Amino acid sequence: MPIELKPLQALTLLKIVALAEVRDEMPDLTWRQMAILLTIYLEPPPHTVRGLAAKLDVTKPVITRALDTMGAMELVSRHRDEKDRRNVLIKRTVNGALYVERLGDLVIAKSRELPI
Amino acid sequence: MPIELKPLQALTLLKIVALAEVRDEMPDLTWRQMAILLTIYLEPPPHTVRGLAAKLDVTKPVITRALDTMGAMELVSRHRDEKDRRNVLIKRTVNGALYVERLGDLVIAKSRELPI
DNA sequence: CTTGAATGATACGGAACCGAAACGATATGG
DNA sequence: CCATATCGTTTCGGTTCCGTATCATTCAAG
Repeated sequence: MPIELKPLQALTLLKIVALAEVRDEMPDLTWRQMAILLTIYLEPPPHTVRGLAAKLDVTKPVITRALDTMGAMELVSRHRDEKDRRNVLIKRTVNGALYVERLGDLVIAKSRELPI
Repeated sequence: MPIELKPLQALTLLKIVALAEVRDEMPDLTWRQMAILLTIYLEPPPHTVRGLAAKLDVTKPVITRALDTMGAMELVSRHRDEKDRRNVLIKRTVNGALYVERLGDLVIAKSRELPI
C-alpha cells in the first residue's frame, strides 16, 4: 500500500513538524537525535552504538552523546549486552514510545486542518 | 483532497528526511532554519523578520541569525522595504527554490523504495 | 522639529554540539 | 597467558546556536 503523496504535500508535512519543534509543542530534538530515535522505534532491534553510527554514517561519539541527551529525557535506555559485554544495547522506553506516538499523531492532526 | 496518511507513515517520512539530513544528503539546516525556509517558500509573501518571529513564536534575533546563515547559503535574500524602510522583506532565491524542490522530491523518491 | 514607537541588527555570556584523537573494558586467536 | 582487535566512552579545542539586553535607523504624531 504505497502512499500517494506529492512533493508539496511532503513539504507541508515537514513544515508542520518543523513548526511544532520550533514552537516547543514538542521537546526539542536535533536532526541527529530524531534520526536515532526514529531508527530505534521504527526498525527491529537490536540496536547498538556501532550499528546506529554505521546506519546514520556518523562517528560513534555522535551516537554516544545523543544517547546521553535522550537518555536523560528517558526517551531511550542503555543496557550492557550480557552475551558480549563490549556491546551496549539501546532499548525503547515508555516515554520514548509515547513521544514517538505523539509525534505521529501531531502530524496527522495538523495535516487534517490544512487544505493540503 | 486531504491526504490519507497514518501515523506510522508520517513517522516513516520524517525518518527519511532526518536520515537524509544526518547523512549529508542535504545541506544541514536546523529545525528553526527549516521552519523559516518552508514558511517562506510555502506561504504567500511578504515575509518580514517580525512576521516570521511571530509565526514561529521565537525572538527576532533568532530570525535574524537564521537569515544570516541561510543568506550565506543563498537560500533566501533580504531587501529593505522601500515603502517602509524599517522593514526587511525576505525573498526567495533560485538556490532556495531548488533546495526546497529537491527536498520534496527526495521524500517522494525515498518513500517509493519503502514498503510503507 | 521633536518625541515616542517600531523594526531589524548587534553584543555578550552561556550552553550544546561537533570531529578527531585517545582511553578503558572486553573479547578473540595463537 | 599474551598480543591484538573491537566496542563504547571520554577528552580536547573549536564552532554554532541560544536568550537577553541594547543599539541604530526609520516612521509617525504632535
